[in-house]
Amino acid sequence: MPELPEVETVRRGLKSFILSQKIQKIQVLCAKSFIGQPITGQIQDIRRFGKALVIDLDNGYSLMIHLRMTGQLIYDGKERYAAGHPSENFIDQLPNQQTRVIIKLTNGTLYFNDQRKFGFIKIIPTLEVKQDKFIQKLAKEPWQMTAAELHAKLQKHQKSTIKSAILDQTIICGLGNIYADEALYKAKIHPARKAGTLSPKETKNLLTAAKQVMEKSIASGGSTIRNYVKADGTRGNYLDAFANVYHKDGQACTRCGTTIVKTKIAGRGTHFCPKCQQLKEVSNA
DNA sequence: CTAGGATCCTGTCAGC
DNA sequence: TGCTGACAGGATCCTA
Repeated sequence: MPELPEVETVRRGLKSFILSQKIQKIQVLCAKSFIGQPITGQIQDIRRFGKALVIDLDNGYSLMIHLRMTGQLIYDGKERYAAGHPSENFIDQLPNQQTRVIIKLTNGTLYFNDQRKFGFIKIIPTLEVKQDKFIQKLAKEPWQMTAAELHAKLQKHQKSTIKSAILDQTIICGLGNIYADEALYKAKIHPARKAGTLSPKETKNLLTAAKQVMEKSIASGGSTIRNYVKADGTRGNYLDAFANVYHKDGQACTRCGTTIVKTKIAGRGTHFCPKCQQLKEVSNA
């Protein structure tokens, strides 16, 4: 579920609550959700690599966390901070049916919830974080990448759709299903276009759009389908307020009024405006 | 090498 | 109501 903006929101929030606290005990409720041996140690830093979080301890080890589709991290201390998969009912009571790992800290408790068990926490030596198989393969994030670089990469994917290409974290890092649809809409590119057919200008527009939609989301605390409670009690509402196509099928395009449609591309639900995002070049000079 | 589909797992919702 | 299939904000593995 969480894409780059949500994971960044989790990182910033957690950092403000748990930095320099000590992990006193890790309780694993679901073996599949935890790789390695539970450890203790003081939290030195919280970093993000694409959609993965890394919590560094003072003993040379780190916790690598990937929330995948339905993971949540909830800190319960003097205040409660919850971010990740947006399902309020999961965080009313802690622990609950979806709680997979419980991390006891000096001044509170960190819960790792994950309905579908796709996510995980993995213990690895801090020095080996960058050699991790997943992290090592990640492409640059949109802010570090030039349009020329992206264009060159897309040339290698002549048969793949652009939607599929930008979901590939080894091509460009950070986009997920929501921001892929939103970025393509903003750049006026049909999701089924072949990745290798984008012009340099279209590629540049897409890269800019990707940065913009994610920046906007980070600024508002990450998106949510329903809502979730943040540290200060406010609720994330990115989708309601800012999404133009995601989960907007049947509604009017805010640019042209055409009805937004939903199809399946790259095995994923895909939303777009059939008028703003045409498959063929518009042939009116 | 790329590309598409199945797969991991649990829960929810639309449609019979 | 009760069942059934489709689907879900991700990534990997398997196959061609």
